[in-house]
Amino acid sequence: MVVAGTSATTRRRLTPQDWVTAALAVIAEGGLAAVAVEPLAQRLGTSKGSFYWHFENRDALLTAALARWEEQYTAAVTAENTRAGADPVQRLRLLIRRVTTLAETDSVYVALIATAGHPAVAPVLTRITEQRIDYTAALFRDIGFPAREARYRSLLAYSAHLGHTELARSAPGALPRGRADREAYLQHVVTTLTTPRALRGSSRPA
Amino acid sequence: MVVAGTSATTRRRLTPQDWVTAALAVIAEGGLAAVAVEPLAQRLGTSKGSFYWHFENRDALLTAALARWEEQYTAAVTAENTRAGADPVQRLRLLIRRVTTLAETDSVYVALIATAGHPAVAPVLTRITEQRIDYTAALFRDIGFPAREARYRSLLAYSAHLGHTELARSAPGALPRGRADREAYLQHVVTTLTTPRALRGSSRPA
DNA sequence: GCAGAACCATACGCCACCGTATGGTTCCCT
DNA sequence: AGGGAACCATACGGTGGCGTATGGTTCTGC
Repeated sequence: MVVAGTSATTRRRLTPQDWVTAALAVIAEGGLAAVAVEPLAQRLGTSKGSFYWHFENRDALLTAALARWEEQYTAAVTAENTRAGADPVQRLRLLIRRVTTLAETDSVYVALIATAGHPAVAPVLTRITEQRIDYTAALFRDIGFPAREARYRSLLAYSAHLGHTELARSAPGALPRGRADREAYLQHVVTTLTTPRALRGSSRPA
Repeated sequence: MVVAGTSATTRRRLTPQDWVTAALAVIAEGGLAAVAVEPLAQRLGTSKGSFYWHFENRDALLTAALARWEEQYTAAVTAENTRAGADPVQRLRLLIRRVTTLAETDSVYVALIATAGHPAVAPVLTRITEQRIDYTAALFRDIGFPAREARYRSLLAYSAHLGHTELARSAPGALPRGRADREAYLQHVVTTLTTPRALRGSSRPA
């Protein structure tokens, strides 16, 4: 053998991280329920014996996988956003765009909100949710909205985000299809969510 | 025995409808996966023998349950809405309110969007989704928005609705708590989603 | 008041998965 | 080189669910 170490495609021995990676992969494909020890072992070309050496049980793997995902996910989003200049309006818009495309990309996220009730998932999800809503609300305050409205707007924006994610999964046909149409819709969303209302008092259109 | 017939609390013989009702109940409680024949039988105080007399298999029950739910659900919403006067703005607002509270009520709906991928669920969900988006888009057109914007607004509104439903499940703590706060938030949502934008062209706030 | 249909109970075989036990390999250190 | 630790394979028992088989019970028409 020429190459030893941890990076060859056919590694002889597995680390817990390998199992976590595989777990996240199958979560993305088939949801939480798809994380089964024996199939995973097969997928990794090994056996349960390996698994139960590295992990206490299935739940431990789940927890580890969720922890790693949460870390990477939040890190990715916030990092991307905070280094995006100081203008809160720009940052908000960037956040919306980023998170929208991410929602259609990260199928782990989608799988998790599909299993929000699971004891291992719930805390992760509430953490992420509240943190993001808070973050967005702060952005709205920075823009100049009063605290209460900032929170409302944040809630609405986050709801729209979650729903969009769901739509992308359950009825993608309903979403704008072409590249240009998608872009126009996104623009519409950003504007609607971030623009102050026209006339206070009477909001009735013609 | 004094009372015979089909309405006593302890009925001797079961109908498929009884099974469907029970199925919907456990879907509401524990999701699709909770629909298991043996536990259901136990819950109904009977045995699998009964079940497999009335249904081909578990999937048949699922399909029947979903069909009944879809019927009742769409009927409830559209009926409630169409007999609500002719003013499209009023109807839209009423729809939003109605559907928002419904989302926190009907746990079957929530359970279903959590299992949107399931072959028995997907068609039901896409039907409901597209139908509602279309309906809402028509409402926006009636209000006076051009077709494209009407569709965008409808999409956004529906996304927000879906997301709100998810939020109510996975992080209810993030939603407005008190009765009054909830009401104010709802008002905010309705206004934001239905009010035409202030200035075309420049949508940049101060 | 009984025959046949409708309905239900029990027992069984099957499968997929979890977790354990136990004995092999392979590595690493000296 | 050889011994212990790290790692993996295989076999096993257990559980929970699906679907079938087969015989029992209740209802209904005549």
